[in-house]
Amino acid sequence: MTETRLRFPPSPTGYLHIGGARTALYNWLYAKKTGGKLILRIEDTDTGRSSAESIKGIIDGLEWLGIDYDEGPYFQTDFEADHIDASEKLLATGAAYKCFCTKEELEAKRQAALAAKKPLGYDRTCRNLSIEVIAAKEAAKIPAVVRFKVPDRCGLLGYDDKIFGRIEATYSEIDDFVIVRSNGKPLYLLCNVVDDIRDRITHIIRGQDHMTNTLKQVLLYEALEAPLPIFGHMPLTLDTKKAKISKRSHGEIVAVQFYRDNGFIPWAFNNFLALLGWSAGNDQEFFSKDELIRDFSLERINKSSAIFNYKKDDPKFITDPKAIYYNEHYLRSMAISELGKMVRKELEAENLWQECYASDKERWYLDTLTLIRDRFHTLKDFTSLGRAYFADDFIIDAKPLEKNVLKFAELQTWLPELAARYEKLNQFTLEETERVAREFAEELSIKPGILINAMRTVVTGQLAGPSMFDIILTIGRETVVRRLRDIEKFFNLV
RNA sequence: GUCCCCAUCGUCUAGUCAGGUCCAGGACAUCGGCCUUUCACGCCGACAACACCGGUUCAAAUCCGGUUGGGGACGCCA
Repeated sequence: MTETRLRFPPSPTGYLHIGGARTALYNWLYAKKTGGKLILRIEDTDTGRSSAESIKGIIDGLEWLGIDYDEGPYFQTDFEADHIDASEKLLATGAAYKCFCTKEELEAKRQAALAAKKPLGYDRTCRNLSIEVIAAKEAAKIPAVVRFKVPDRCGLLGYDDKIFGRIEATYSEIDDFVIVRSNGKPLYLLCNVVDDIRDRITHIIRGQDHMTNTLKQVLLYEALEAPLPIFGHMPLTLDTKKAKISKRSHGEIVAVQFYRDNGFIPWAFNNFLALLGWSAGNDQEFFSKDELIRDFSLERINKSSAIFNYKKDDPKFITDPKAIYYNEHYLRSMAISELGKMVRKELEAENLWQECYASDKERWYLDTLTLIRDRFHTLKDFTSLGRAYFADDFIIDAKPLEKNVLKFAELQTWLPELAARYEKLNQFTLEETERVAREFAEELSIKPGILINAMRTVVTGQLAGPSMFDIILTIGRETVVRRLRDIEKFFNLV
């Protein structure tokens, strides 16, 4: 059995978006599963729209996701000679012909067909020009494109789609499509096939939007006398209005970069993407990398399109709730040392990282993450909601400030008094700190919650969090005492 | 307009190929409850779907036909 070879061929005309990422992921999974290779090929033949920035965005996005490739990146424009050779071969064998129709003529016919509600295809004007006419037009330097001559055959043209099953069409339905521009530059349909043949691609897993291209490309493989690879078309990812998602109409939210910049864990995002349109056939939702590679199959890709369920301007969910759910799951369950590395990057970016967190305070660092990660949703939360564990410049939210602090003016004396008692404590332990707080509340004839919640707010800035006494111990006596004594400033703030 | 594809809770899906075990299971979201010093943690529960019509069959989410709905393609883009 020959090695399986798959490719991911993005056109660098925008950032890597989730649809592209999912396509890359499925190709990667299948390559890994079959012990094959994944090739990255940048299809940059649209020189007007391709950009270096976009190439970088795509490569960075794949790297962040952890989708690695065995060959490439190759650049399609580097193989222009191959594409031209192929077109000349097709011209020579009569599988293609020159077409002298101008863009304007074509556009006029297209508009007319559209208006008359007639089929939109090319009318084959130049398909059977005589040798003399062609020679005359060439002599007159009339620019020409090269069109593929779709064979006049009865019967059906088709291929076996790994996901959709047998796909067929009649030959007459296929347009004589253009393979070389009038400026001599070859076009996608041809380049893509020539490159796949040269790269010995065995499986082409791509979006459903390519289905009609595939029919045309099957013809190209035949004319180029190359073996047909296995095709599989993935249903598209749609938005909540069931429109194809695109960077252009949906913006940042569909760019992979958005998830990197918003504290998502790469594998969690892959796991989410993998399950968007695929399932193992059971209820399993979380897959390790090895499990997903082992269990993934093309046949189990859902035939209907999946909806990326994000709501614009939702105050609670910045993206599809399920994507966040996967992230939370990994945030809470992954090895703490792994999480430690990810959070380190976040802390470094905010200038909150201290070298001792990796040496003598490593135990403290990891224990602190263990304590606070349960309530967090993204890596960003460690430097925002969890900032008080690492620095004094945390923000006090308005809601807890109002509810837990400002409501009780007496706290201005209570908390400093509590601080004094904590300072004198022989044993600064869970039991002792709690005992002291509760006894003090009793003396004051108030509910312990008043003291505890005020402490939480003053010490962490938050309305909610782990058990208060765990927090006290984690943050440490000195800092806790200092923050308790500083309560006055919150009242002065208002 | 022409061609292709698809159709189970709001969303992701299991079940469809090999019809009965499915008055349809899981997850997210939502709502309610419990726990608690707090909570967007955890636990428990509720709500909620086989698009429609016909056919085949003792029996249909499952097979067949049609309708409707949705998506995609129809470029000298990729």
